[in-house]
Amino acid sequence: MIRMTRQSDYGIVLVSHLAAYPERSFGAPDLAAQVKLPLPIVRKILKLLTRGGLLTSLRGTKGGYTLARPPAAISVADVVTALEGPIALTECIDNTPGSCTRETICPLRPRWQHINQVVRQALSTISLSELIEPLPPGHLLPVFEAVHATPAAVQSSLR
Amino acid sequence: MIRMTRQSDYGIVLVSHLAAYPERSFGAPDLAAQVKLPLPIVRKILKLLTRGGLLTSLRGTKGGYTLARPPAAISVADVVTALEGPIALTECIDNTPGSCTRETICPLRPRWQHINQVVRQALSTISLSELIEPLPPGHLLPVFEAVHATPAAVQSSLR
DNA sequence: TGAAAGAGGACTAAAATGGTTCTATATGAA
DNA sequence: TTCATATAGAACCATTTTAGTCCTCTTTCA
Repeated sequence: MIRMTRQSDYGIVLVSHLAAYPERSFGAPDLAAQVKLPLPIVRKILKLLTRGGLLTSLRGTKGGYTLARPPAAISVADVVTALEGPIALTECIDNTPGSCTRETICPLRPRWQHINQVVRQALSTISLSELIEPLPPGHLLPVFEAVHATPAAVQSSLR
Repeated sequence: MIRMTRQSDYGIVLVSHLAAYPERSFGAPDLAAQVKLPLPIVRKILKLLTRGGLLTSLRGTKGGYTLARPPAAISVADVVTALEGPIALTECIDNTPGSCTRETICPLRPRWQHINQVVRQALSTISLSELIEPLPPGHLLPVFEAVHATPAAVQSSLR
């Protein structure tokens, strides 16, 4: 399946929670309790997000994590990238020679780059602030409404 | 990682090859040889694609596979869906109760639907005919050029 | 009627993921 | 200054998923 890992899933949940109270600091135990996820995993994910530059951490008693940037400046793509590395649907993206045995003959190789680009673009469209803002009537996000209301327009803009 | 399986990867390679000669029929052994992929896997994938309605098959000697629809009417999303089921980045998409233990409390649940929708939309934008047409100068697909040349426009159209 | 091709499904080995645990380091407070 | 608590980092194992193989059955044409 085209699935993001549970780590990313949890990561987005965590970061969204932080985004709801920007500037404020949360300890891993607090966060785990509030989001109702197992502490060890929450710890692991917070560390990764910090390493990725999305969170700022403070050690020691009274330590904790804070968003490194305002919610509007963090996208779903950022979170996923921090937790899983570059977003790529296929292996033949990272230009590491040898990662694909067919690289010399594969006529589709250049195309994959674009497919990945499209997905990456789609995910970087969605910011944290978008994720936490109250649901508009009908439970539809703006981005969703656009995609559904004017598929032709979207498609043509993507072509 | 957000990765599609190798099956989808191979599947797209195979279907692209078929798209290059629509109407024509190919046997699994031929295809495997031409695309330089192991026969058993090619067989498996072709079966799945047939079951998914993307290919038409003919049994017996002189049997083989043909595209069920013109290349322009088949998208990358179609292929992936045929091989891996519905495109969903997270589990909480299929409304199967119990698939997510947090479903009753998760405030992000409705949002995920939209994230998935965006990705699905992105992949259904790309048709087989787009994949096989000769590369435009600069090795950039139209869709790619749009995303890069006018990111603001694309973004606003998605908002 | 036999050879060749697809349909279908069971099965195995390898890799990725999820999750845990342990040690080291930093910080604030008694 | 020392203790309790928090993050940093890395090793580690069990489970699941994926990749790939193999076998049997049915269909079709020569």
